[in-house]
Amino acid sequence: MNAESAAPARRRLSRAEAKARTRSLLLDAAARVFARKGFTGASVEEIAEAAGFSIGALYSNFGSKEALFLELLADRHTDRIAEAAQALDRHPAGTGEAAAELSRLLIEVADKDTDFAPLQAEFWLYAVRNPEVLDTMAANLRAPRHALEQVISTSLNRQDAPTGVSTEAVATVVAALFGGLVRQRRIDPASVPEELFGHALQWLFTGIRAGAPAPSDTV
Amino acid sequence: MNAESAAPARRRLSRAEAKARTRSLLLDAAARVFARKGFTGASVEEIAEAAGFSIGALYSNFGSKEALFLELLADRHTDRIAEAAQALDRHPAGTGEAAAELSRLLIEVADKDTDFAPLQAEFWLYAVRNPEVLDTMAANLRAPRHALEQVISTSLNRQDAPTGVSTEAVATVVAALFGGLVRQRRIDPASVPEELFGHALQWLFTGIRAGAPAPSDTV
DNA sequence: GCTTTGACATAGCAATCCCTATCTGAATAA
DNA sequence: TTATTCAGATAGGGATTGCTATGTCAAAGC
Repeated sequence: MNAESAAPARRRLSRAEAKARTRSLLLDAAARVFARKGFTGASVEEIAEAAGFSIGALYSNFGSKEALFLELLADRHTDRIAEAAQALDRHPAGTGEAAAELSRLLIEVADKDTDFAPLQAEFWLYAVRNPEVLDTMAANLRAPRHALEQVISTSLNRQDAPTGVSTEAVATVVAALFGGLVRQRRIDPASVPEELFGHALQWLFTGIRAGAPAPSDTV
Repeated sequence: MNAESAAPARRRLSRAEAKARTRSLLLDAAARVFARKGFTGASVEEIAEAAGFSIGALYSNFGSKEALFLELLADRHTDRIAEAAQALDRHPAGTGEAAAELSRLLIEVADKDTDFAPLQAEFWLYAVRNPEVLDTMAANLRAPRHALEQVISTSLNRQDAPTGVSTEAVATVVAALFGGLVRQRRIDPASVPEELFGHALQWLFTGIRAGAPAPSDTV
């Protein structure tokens, strides 16, 4: 029967390779279970079982439930979101096309990758409740955030940029809008149609290009 | 000593009044504890103790821990957000002033009412994980959402509204942006300065007024 | 006045939690 | 081959959980 490997001729793994593999499998399982049950709601037994290992195996790879969660936080914030950012500068950042691409990305994140938003919410809640990890979280977010800022910067320069608009401010607004719309679509998909994010971005950038009026003018 | 009441001559409460009072105290305590520990992380003992009652008192007022949480969800979504919406139409909804007012509101929600954002995140996670309450949640959000739409509608009409912009779409964008910025400010306050939300709103509305270009034009 | 009702306190049960001490068997080194 | 190491399995301890059965005492009805 040879039931052990569907992949063609998986070779015998070395000791270190095997350990790395189980670590990775445990992290993936933890991401799913944490997303579905939350940090305190998830049990280490469920995570270990979902990965196909025992509880002891989990504790032989991670010092505690919290350490497992924190490593997950660091990993996902570095590569997972960075991948979204790189999918962003694949496209030439002209407003028209980039907007459509970003709309597509939002729908895919919201509808296909159903674990993403709950997991991120769980991370945010953990950081708010444990301020000592706030710095770590901010540091992990810096790289993808920088990528987003660069995309926005080139997009602002391509259009005739009005001076005095901070790239970081626009990046913050775009990121906040993205996350907010993803969450809203999970509650009521009809209220966040496919093109909405793209439209909002076009409103935003044409408004910026037009030069926003000074904030306080009349009472 | 008369140590029992600081308020001037608090009269003896009737049976129903006393029960209503403990219910209210339990709900307030539950809001604080759920915000700090999460749904599964909070224990009924801690909630009861924070309210100054016993576990039995809690179960004599609420059928279960979940029922207590769901009542909290319904209550907060009806009156708490509605109060924010009414603070919104206190002001004449001219872009300039309304923007500043909304900026102030955001900062106050993010910095002063520190329990609000975590509690809302907890509600969102619960709804995503328990789809049977999605309808209830959506129903509770309908009223404040309608108020927001009306403010936006009058604001759009006051400026010469370009036809074809959906009021609901703008309301969704504004709400998502608000929530996203509140969350971001909790992680890194410096990245969300006081005026940011107001500026974003002005960008958005001037962009809408200018008439956003049709989404897909060039490849 | 007495009786009834019910809001709340107390104590405890059964289940589950995170984590650890101990053991097994296979991969490495000699 | 024999000895050593270490990833992972097994079993269980100690603590905590949500919830309930029972008791108590003041308010409401007669």
